[in-house]
Amino acid sequence: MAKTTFISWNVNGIRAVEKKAALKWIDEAEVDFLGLQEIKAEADQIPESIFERDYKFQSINSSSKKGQSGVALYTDVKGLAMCCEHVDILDEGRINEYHFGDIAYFNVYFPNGQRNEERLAYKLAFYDRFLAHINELRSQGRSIVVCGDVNTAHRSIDLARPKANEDTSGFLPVERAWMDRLIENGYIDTFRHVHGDIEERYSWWSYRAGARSRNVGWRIDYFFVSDDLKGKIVDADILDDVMGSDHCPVKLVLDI
Amino acid sequence: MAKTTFISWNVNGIRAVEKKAALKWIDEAEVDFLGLQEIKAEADQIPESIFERDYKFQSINSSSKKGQSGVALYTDVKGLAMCCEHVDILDEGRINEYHFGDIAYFNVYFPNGQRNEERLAYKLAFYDRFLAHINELRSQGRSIVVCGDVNTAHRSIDLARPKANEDTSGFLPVERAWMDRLIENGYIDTFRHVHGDIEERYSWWSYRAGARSRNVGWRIDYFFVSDDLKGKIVDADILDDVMGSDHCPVKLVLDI
DNA sequence: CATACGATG
DNA sequence: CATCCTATG
Repeated sequence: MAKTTFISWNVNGIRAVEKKAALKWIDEAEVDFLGLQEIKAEADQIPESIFERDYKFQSINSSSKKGQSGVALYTDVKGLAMCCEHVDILDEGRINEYHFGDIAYFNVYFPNGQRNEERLAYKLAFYDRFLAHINELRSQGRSIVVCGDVNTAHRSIDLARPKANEDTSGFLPVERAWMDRLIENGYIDTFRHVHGDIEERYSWWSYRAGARSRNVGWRIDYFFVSDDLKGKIVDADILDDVMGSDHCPVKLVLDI
Repeated sequence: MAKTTFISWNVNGIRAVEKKAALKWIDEAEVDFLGLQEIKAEADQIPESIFERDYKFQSINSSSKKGQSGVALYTDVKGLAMCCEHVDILDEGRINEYHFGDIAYFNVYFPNGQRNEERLAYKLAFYDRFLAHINELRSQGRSIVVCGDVNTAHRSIDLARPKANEDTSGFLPVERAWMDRLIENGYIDTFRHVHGDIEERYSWWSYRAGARSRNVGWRIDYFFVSDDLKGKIVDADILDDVMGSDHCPVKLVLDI
């Protein structure tokens, strides 16, 4: 396959993005794997041709709660779409798991923990279940690619206002500790791998108070790969010129 | 006072209408009494200056249910705003009652009966209570002016599709019978008084299927006056060129 | 079809 | 601030 391009984007409503014609750039981007989060729609609510091109395979995982979360995976690479119910135990439409070749590819919308303590606990338990799951697959010899909205900024350089958000879910020590653990378990934050400690690169901005124009943002959208894929990382980037959502897309190119 | 202009308009959300700048025409229209229905807002949710001019007196009656119904009255004529709780017993923000001179003026958003049988029964009971109330005032020697969204087309010429709507609340025999009774009780449908049996003049069109552009509408917004005011009717009209709501305004000019 | 709400982020 | 929900019309 050689160079393989992955895109991950939290669209905050696929129908809204479609109306804004904000998906057009994907048609020209030569994307091999497209993972969308927060589609906020059932499969039959997604407009017919949101893309000019037709992807041969698609996997839509909608939430049991209408109009909330939901993820969608589009690709031309034949593979096996798995359900991942033992991680997404509330059936909130948070995971596409797709196996192709030796790779298990995950498109994930991790829970937001800001609503209350219960949701924070759910997020942390989800984190744990997810890590156990990919570790299990890895122990079986699979390589892992994970993209999505992790809903946590890892380090101080991953958000514009670290001090002000030390008590905010999304930058809590306990959440950041899980990301440390993810990395200790052998998963690479591909953006940091390529760009080192570059600052002021974010993937989400609040709609409020013109945060995006002032670049008061957070880097909460990631591509992680298992370290056996380290030598295959060609590029990783944040596409912060793409508008249409409160998140921008992130990108990974692997030579596989 | 001489010529006195009354305007009645179901705005279907005063904030939406304000955003569309669809209230500007009122500033130039020299309106003495303005009655709005379905404002769908609390008093403090109504933008500061929806009109260029300031009315000296205003009376806002919002529903106990947020974002539903609600009526507003604007005038420079000093009078007495009454609450009319014994008619609007569910506190749905349906009536402005305003006494000035010998006149009791009512701005009313009559209930819609389409939701279910219970609401239809409520509408009919509201009709009865309202008629009893104005009859009582009349027996005390007051003249009556009633404007608003009656939510019923009186006769076949008052809607584009009478046959198709014989079983639809808004044109049911029992609803039409109440309007007959209103007239028998000595209240004049001022539009008919001025224009006779003119056809295809409506004040409401469904938003669906381009009904307004095809003039598939209903005349459900009225000005009634007690027959002692008959000789004072100067004009009555339907302002169907005013856009901004699914209803258009209706107008009455009295020489009082 | 359109305007409100409330939940969620 | 924005997207989606449901209720209401």
